[in-house]
Amino acid sequence: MILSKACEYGLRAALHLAATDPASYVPIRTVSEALGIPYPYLAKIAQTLVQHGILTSSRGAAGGIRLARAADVITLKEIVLAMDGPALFRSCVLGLPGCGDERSCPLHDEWAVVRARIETVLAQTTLAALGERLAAGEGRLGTTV
Amino acid sequence: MILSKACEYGLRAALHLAATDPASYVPIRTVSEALGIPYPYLAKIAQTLVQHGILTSSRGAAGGIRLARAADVITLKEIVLAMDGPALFRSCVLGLPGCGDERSCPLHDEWAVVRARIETVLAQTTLAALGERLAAGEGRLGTTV
DNA sequence: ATGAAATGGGATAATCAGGTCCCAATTAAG
DNA sequence: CTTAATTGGGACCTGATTATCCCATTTCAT
Repeated sequence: MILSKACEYGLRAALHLAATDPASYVPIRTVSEALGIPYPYLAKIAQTLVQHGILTSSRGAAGGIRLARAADVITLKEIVLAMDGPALFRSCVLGLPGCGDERSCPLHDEWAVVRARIETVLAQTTLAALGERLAAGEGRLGTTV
Repeated sequence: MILSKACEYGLRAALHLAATDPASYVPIRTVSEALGIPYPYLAKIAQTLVQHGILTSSRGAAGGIRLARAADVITLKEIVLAMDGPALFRSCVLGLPGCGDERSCPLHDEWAVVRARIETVLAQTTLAALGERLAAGEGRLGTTV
């Protein structure tokens, strides 16, 4: 699996917010039910994304989470970095520690191209771009919806 | 992490065989010590690769493992499929089950390009190609060697 | 004020990949 | 024939990820 489950959930939740209600606070429970994500786990993930400045939260009645910035300045890469860290963009495909420093693994150059491609796609795709697509009925985030 | 630890170990072991001694049986213990891979774990991985027709083994004294075919007809993709299965080449980046069947996830098209790139690199790279590189002193498979 | 609705955050449980152990089966060499 | 060296394969242990639970804190509505 390329991304951890927590990261997948975080991306889907952020995309849901961008596509449906970017301006107001939405309870985590609402998001979890819309996307079929376990509520307590999503609450934990939301905490992480708030700490990384991707979401903003409000406690209490009428509280919830929303995007911390406009959807067109939040990239998928930011969310991946927040949830999974930079390993996906840095680490050796054969798992050699220190690959790239002196002598690299024999697949280093070929894989650098793949990694760059992954990074580019995630860095160039904003929540706004995918949110529009979702709002237009193209694509889905839940298993049914 | 793109590949499981077991898959990384399997690739490194196969590359080591291709680069050093493709014709004769090499004890798993020798390979594990050369690459710094835990012996019992590599033994189990070797079992899997034998069952998938990538390695051949011989029991008893003077036994060990070797490539089941010429190094130029074994691709990295084969080894990844044997160890991790086809998920890397098929599954949705957002973890949606059934993505691609009817309505896909909003990132589907962009990610299809990434997946194809990964598959192409692994399918076009043979053990022979990387083995030559290693034999020429370019690249390494162990943390020191 | 009071109560209901929500997140914050630490502790805990369940699941799975990663790694170890043991011994039977097999083979080469002396 | 016996012994040492090796893989085969199942059972087991361990640690990280995934998921849950509990309760304190905050906030809005009445």
